[in-house]
Amino acid sequence: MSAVALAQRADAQRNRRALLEAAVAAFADGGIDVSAGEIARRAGVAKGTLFRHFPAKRDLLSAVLTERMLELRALIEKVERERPPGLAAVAELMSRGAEMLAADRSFFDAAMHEAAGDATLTDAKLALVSALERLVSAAQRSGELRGDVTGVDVAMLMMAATNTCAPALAAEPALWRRYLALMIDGLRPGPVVTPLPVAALSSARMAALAREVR
Amino acid sequence: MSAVALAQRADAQRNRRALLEAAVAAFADGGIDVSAGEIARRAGVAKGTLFRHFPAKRDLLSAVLTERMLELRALIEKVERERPPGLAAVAELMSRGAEMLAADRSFFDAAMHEAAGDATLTDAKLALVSALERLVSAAQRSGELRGDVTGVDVAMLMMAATNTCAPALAAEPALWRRYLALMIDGLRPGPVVTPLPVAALSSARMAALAREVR
DNA sequence: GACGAAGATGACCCGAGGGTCATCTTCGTC
DNA sequence: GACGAAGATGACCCTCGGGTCATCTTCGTC
Repeated sequence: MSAVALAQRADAQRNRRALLEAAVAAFADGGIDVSAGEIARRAGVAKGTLFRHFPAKRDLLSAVLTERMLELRALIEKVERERPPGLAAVAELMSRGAEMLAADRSFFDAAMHEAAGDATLTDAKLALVSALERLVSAAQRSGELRGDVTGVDVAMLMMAATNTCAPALAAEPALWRRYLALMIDGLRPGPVVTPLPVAALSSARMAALAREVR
Repeated sequence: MSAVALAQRADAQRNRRALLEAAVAAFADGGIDVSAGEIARRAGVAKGTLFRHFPAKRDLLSAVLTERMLELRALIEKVERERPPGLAAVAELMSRGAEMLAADRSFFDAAMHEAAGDATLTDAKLALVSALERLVSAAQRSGELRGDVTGVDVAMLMMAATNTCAPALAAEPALWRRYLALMIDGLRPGPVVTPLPVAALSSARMAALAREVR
């Protein structure tokens, strides 16, 4: 490799990959608050190496979260292809998506994570929400889903079910399924108790939602 | 005051009250993570004084949270007295309760807060849930509330709505109302999309749910 | 195989936050 | 008003976690 100057040395590539893998596992286990030292330890490198590859901890987090967003988006598209549009398709997506959220303690934080300056993550979020929006619209045209909900709503409900149950995860790992089922029943069309007050967040607002990362 | 030895000096009583008031405000604004120094500063006393009155930060938190639990319980009982049993009563309770949760960033953490060793807080939680359970049963007997939900479920849904919207609180302070309305619609009786999987937490399990406090 | 540059290392810095304690202050009493 | 005890104070300790950097190691090349 001589032309254009080689991009990265072999050991650097190896370490970068190890760091990303370790970060995926560490964030899944410990949420957004795992220490940089812990991630480096898991990857088998020194802390300085971590900060050489990712100038700040949140850069590493963004990289991991972007992966997850793409994964979830792929899931939506799979459901779109394999299921006829309708409430069942939305319910399946919610169930599978919530499963991903429950399996990764940092994933909930993803939606709220500081995205300013990280265009890749924001783009991944927007693409995800727009895929969701398609799924939701199709279900609404089928008449099986109430007309006043949006894709952002569906995302919020998935997060609501898993996050609220997070403290009980150890004791009752599948508890979120109970609340997700309850919420899905709220999505049926028909007479409602009260019309929805307050508009849903736009996808752009949703993507811009920020949360402090230490 | 001579008999039985006086309980506390006047200045100590004053400081204790100031600390509790400051803690209420600080926890409401900043959630469970406000520093002990910040609370002391707000109360106009030194850090050492705080730790004289409350050996650890979580003791102060427990004291504040116990207050809040009693407040919410009083609210339930008020609704029970003033409204006929039914879905509307449950919905009103949920709305007013969620309002309390949204106004106090530490309140959500309350349900999850380490209660081991703090019998007062646990008792307050249990009393609250049992009042909720009564309200729910009455609504179910009226036929307006699906039969497979419990008081703990209602509490979880209030938390789900407010907590998930917490990151958007600044931008859209009433967003939780949208999701609460959606969830309340899930409580209507009638054909469900899927029967509820997984049993609800018992009130004892709920009361025992723990969360690390630094 | 020797050289230079890219990369790795870990001791170190810094700030934050919970908690402690020797010392000083204030309250209540006689 | 003086005395003792309860209380207040804030400097201090310790740990933890993000981030830095001088120094050493390894890779790729000629």
